[in-house]
Amino acid sequence: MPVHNADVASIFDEVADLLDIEGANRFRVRAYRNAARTIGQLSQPVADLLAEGKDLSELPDIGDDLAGKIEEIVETGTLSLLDELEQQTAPALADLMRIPGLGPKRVRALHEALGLTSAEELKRAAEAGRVREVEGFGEKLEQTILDRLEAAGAEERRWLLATVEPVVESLVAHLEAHDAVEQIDVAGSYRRRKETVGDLDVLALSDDGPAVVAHFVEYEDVDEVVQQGDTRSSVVLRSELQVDLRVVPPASYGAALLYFTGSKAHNIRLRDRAIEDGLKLNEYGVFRAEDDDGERMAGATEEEIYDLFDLPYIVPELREDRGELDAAADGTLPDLVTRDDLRGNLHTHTTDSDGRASIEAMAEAARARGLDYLAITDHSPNVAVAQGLDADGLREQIDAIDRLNDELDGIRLLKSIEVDILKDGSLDLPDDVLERLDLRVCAIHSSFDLPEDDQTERVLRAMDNPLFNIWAHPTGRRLNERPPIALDLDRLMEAAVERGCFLELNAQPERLDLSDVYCQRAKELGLKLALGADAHWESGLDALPYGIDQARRGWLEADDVLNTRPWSEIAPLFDR
DNA sequence: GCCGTTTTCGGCCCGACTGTTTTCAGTCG
Repeated sequence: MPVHNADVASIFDEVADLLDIEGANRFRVRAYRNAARTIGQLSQPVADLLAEGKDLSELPDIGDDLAGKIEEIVETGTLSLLDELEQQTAPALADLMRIPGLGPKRVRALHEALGLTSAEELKRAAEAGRVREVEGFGEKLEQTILDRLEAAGAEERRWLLATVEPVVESLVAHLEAHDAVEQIDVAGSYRRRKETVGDLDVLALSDDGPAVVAHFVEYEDVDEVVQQGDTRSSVVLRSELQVDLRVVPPASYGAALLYFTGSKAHNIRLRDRAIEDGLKLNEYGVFRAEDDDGERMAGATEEEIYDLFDLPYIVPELREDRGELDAAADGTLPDLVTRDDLRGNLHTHTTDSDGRASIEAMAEAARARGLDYLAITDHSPNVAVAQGLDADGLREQIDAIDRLNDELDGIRLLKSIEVDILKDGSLDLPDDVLERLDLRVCAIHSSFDLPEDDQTERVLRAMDNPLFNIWAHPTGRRLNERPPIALDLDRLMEAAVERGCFLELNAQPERLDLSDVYCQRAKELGLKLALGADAHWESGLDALPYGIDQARRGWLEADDVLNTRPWSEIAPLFDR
């Protein structure tokens, strides 16, 4: 039973929760949370690191003690400390902390006063009016808890970046219409271009906080005003998306933008740096640590704050505490890929399978978007719902593309296919027709639930075929809908490098497959990625910027993405 | 429990808002 990084992270998180409720030293609690985060976003499996004899205490936030605990988890699948904690404290109490408004102190108070151990019991107690009797609680808090318990049924929701884009557009327009507003920025994970966002963090540049807040809560789409102060407010829109607003004056706008863009981990590292220099960084600026009302040393822009710490500007996409501050200090920040670097698209469907536009229409759409080449990659027969092309159908399409290339100006069509990797690792079309193509994109669309070892073997066998070029949407995940399939992705990425294969970064907003962390891992391994729009109609090509966002979050430079190069340069790479 | 140009102890990010309280604790981001 392989132990994944997520398993280790989840055990540490639960330890942190239970220690927190027990009232343990809060820095000890934080140590477990930090460790969970470090392990959770590590690109390489911690089990592999151990197998290679690496010293885990060299990882950030991991010391000798936690290194030993990780080893215990990898070897046994469990942690004895967690078992002990679960015997001392009801494990379900950790779940109660997920309810907004309830932290460790209140959960513990409820447990001690009323003997509660579950959300269900809490609901009954609140309905019976017993929660208000507990010291530190009152009627309002009791009602809030009931409301939140109600809402918790809908569980925490994360929104696709592409879903919130139109919301952002109209909300920003509403806010900018107010005279007191000089500038609006949407910060948070939206600005970091994370694949999903939990809420929107909006920053308004203005000297009149109350007026802007009042204007904000009047936005027509607001369903509920959660809080409203002089400089801050939170609302829930009718779509259930929460929006937090902060109003900030010019002198501290950059500090606030930095602060509310996050990530939290990046900010904490930056504050640590400030403390080392005898300074204090908060959302108002950088100050000398010793004087409380001292002069602001920086704060109007993000640039001047980084500059004060002798750092170059760090773009929001990199602010995840995955080494960007060290890279900035060393002058080794990546020169990130941009949309303008893209020369072609390597994943396109047409009406020949499940696309909604003809080859000609897709070619025109690609040319209109500044691309020089476009790989036509319709499905193979195994994807029956898509009416995939069989060998004869593909031969016809090959001939049609040859004819079109003679006619078309300013765009080159590439003969390709999105061929299925069948359950036994073979490809879904005969070699003699696949050989006639410029390149082959291979993907899994069936048997998602194989055990990890079998699934890994399946892809390895497919890669052994020299006609295998690009592995499309490798994990098959669909955000909010379908989890990634069980795979040893690390091993498969190494295998791809050895065999001269490539992986796709699928740009569809609900896929974004590979994840940012695996993009970064690919770069470390020297594995080049193909950015694919997976377009099924003309505007499907507009998914490319989301793929670029993800690539940038994965530290990729233009050289790391195959289709930033002209076709003549990459064509030989597909001839293994 | 981690960490170190303040290195083996004594620190550990910080301010706004809410609800409960008469001056603050808890939670959140």
